[in-house]
Amino acid sequence: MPEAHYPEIRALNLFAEMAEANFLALLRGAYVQNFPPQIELIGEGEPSDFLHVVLSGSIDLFSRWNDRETSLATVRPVSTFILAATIKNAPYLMSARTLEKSRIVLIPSKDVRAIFDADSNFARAIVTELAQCYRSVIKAQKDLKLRTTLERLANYLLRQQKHTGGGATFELDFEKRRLASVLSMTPENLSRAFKGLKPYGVTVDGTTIAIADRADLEHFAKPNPLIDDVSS
Amino acid sequence: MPEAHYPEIRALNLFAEMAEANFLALLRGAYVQNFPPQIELIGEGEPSDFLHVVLSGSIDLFSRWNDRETSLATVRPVSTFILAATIKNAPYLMSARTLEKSRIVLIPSKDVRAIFDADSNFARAIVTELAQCYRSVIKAQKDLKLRTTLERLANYLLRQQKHTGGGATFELDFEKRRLASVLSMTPENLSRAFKGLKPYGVTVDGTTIAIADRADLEHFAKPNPLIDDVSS
DNA sequence: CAAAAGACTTGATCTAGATCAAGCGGAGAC
DNA sequence: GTCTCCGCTTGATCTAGATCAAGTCTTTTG
Repeated sequence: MPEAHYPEIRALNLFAEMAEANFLALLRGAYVQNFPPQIELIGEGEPSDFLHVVLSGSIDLFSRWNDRETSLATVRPVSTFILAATIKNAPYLMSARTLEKSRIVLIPSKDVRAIFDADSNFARAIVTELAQCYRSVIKAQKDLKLRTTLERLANYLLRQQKHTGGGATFELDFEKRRLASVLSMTPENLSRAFKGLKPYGVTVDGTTIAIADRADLEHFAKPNPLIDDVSS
Repeated sequence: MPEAHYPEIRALNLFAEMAEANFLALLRGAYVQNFPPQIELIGEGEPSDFLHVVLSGSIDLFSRWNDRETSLATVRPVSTFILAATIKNAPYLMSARTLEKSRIVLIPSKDVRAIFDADSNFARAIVTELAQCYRSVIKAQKDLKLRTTLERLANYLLRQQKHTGGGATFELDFEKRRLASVLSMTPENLSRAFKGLKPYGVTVDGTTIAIADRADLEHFAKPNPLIDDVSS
């Protein structure tokens, strides 16, 4: 793979502290690939041959069962996905597809496991990353089990506002139909939910959201760091 | 703590491969405590000072938000809980309470982190354990987002039957009200759901379940290893 | 440019599951 | 033994959210 990509991969927490020699060894077997939108990269149940790193574009992690389908997460640059399957050498639990044109690094799983054994800084980074992933899913689980759809949307908007810098107006970084799936609701209901938040100062114009008074919306949404804080 | 407990702790995957000296060092700062039923051991948001190991009894991991409450998991002997918080040195995301009289080992989190750095076998075991936990939650998430309550109950019964040895009749290992919360439904609905499974050969007598024809129930439940297999 | 496809909205209806309100029945207290 | 408590069941409603069915608007395509 072109060395031009090395710095941005190296900058990831997962790879930042490992020995240079090991980093190079890891990337020696890796390669970069470009994918058009809507391509299914991996299917759940398949063996986990590669650790994936998204350099650009975005990836939808989803799952199917009995003709139903749900989005579980979206991966944005620059980060990795399906680390747990790689480590356990177990089949993928989720399928992955590109949402837009995306550039992905594929690192052979067996190399990841080999370097893990050899480099304790890398091992520590993997542990931290996995713990982080675990906690994220627990938060998602709480969000889902404890909140109504309207509350989930309200809290999502508050998180997104913070994420984009805190301005009164900001952009959704999802297609609305996908946001609906992530929030575990139908597109129709999402549309109605936006209207339902109007009394709390939320206005929508296409993919632009405006929050008139954050405190007002927070009073309804009751955000909680143990569910809504992205880090920690 | 009494050395009598050492072997059963040592037998856990998490501790099985580490050097003896490190194992002893880890337990030197640990202590065992007995708790009566319905005691809240830890509250979400508190700092994670100890890694917990359940020796006997059972523990409910749950969460509260805005006057609502939900069970997220049940921990049974012998296993650990809240490993991720310990590793990240971050606040607990879930509260924990004893369901019955329980004996718990408390290992100071800072010792776990110290030995993690010193013992690569221990580090590897922690990674495997975390990856396992992560995958379990993902499965729970899929169960919740892709299935109806009736389907969740049916699959739970199939798992439980397998877990207890596969006999046509077996015992629930939950109080029904708690099973309801774990399956994300109300006790009333659980009662109705059991009746709804009668056409598929499920009969209930108190806490004893009988499955007349496993194949019949499976035809309805459509169990999937990527959701229902406990290991892998 | 027109046509067609696809995303979003809106309204009408339907349904899974929650809530409310009694009863039932077994286990422990007296 | 009877009483009382508590977990469970059952029935009657209610409601959040899904589904179905148009319609509008935007974007892509020829």
